[in-house]
Amino acid sequence: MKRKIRQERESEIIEGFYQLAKEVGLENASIAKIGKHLDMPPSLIMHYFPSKDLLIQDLIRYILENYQLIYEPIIEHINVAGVLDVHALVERLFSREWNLLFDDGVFYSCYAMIFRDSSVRGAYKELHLALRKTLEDILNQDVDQAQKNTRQLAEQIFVVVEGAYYYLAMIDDEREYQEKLNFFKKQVLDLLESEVDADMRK
Amino acid sequence: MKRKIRQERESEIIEGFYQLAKEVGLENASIAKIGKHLDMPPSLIMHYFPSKDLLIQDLIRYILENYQLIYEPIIEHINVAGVLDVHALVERLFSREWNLLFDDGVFYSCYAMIFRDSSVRGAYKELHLALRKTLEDILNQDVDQAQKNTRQLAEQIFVVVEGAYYYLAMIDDEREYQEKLNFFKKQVLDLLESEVDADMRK
DNA sequence: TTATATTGAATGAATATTCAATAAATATTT
DNA sequence: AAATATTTATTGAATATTCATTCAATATAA
Repeated sequence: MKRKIRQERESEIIEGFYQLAKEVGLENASIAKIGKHLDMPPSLIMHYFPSKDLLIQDLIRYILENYQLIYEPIIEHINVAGVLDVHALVERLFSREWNLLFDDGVFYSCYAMIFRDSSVRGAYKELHLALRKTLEDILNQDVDQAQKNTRQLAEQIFVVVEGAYYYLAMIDDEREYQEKLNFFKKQVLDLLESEVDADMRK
Repeated sequence: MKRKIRQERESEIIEGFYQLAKEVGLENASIAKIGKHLDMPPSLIMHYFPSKDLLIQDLIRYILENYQLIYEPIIEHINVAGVLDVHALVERLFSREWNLLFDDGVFYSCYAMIFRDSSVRGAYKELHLALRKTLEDILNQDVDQAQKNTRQLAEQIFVVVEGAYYYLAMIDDEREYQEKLNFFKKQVLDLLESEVDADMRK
């Protein structure tokens, strides 16, 4: 049972790191501060993560795992109802719960690392490919959508979703936020409800 | 002429800061390192920028100013030809020259600050509004586009552009990059070439 | 002569990391 | 099952380095 303590401590540290980074920013989340935050000597953190690089690597893994959870209710619904609820999908893609699953500030701080660290870049790319692939699979389970080029459709949708999140983060005013949000939702809905034309076909 | 020295030194420092941040990452660009990079004592940097916060603020201003330059050739062309070259616009929006105007790594590192610094958030929002507004103005100068709801169109286009840049940064392979790039260009082109329908009208 | 520019040395606080010592859990031998 | 040996977990103190910032002194320009 020696493995258990290690695993528990490791995820305790990663979660504490993430929570602290959320509060003070990734660049200000030092090992000493993580220790204080968790009431744990810094040397113990170093025991489990011999360098800060490893800590950051695992933080990124942790964030990207959380990111995936967005689909759960959609997949559940399609399994029960047998048909895709397009509106529910759009709602979920733009749900604020997604914002609860992970913090945008930490997420973009880590994202900024892709420009100088190829392993971070690889991890991020893998995540985004997986997000697209899962959406494609979901679309393929629906009679109407399956007629279209679902891979392309999934890509088009995600470009809008990602562009939207990027932009929405700048908006303070709640009314304006809702306005823009509805606008983006409609943009995705238009993609989903488009007819099957020549270059949409599989 | 005392003003001149100050101005010159200030922009020398900001540019040096930017260049260094490009190389080693924003979080690693310390005042001492900027000094070494510019062959200048750190105390001189502190003389012109009494705190690092001010330095970062000006760096952001500097980056955002560069960002605007993207439109120059488009505006020039429309002033000469009197009509908008849609394809040239799309090419420019996705031109790699944009990547030369500023560094994505530094840009996103600064962007990540919007989540904890409202003045950075404000500056970024202002930039993005300006980018949309300029595009709207450009569209309004064209006979065909002016019939549409150009504000909405500009927003739709930028969501795709921003989502695209976000995604493209993860791609290493040149072939794959070009493929995706063409895909994104087409997505924008479809928006620009769409007919004027009910909710597209002004 | 007065304001600004520039220098180099010094500050204390914070940084990641190391180390030796102890405590606790697990494995091995009686 | 008890006793011993051996890994692992945990602690606190210490390391050298880097950090932003301050200061007094000097040089240069207005």
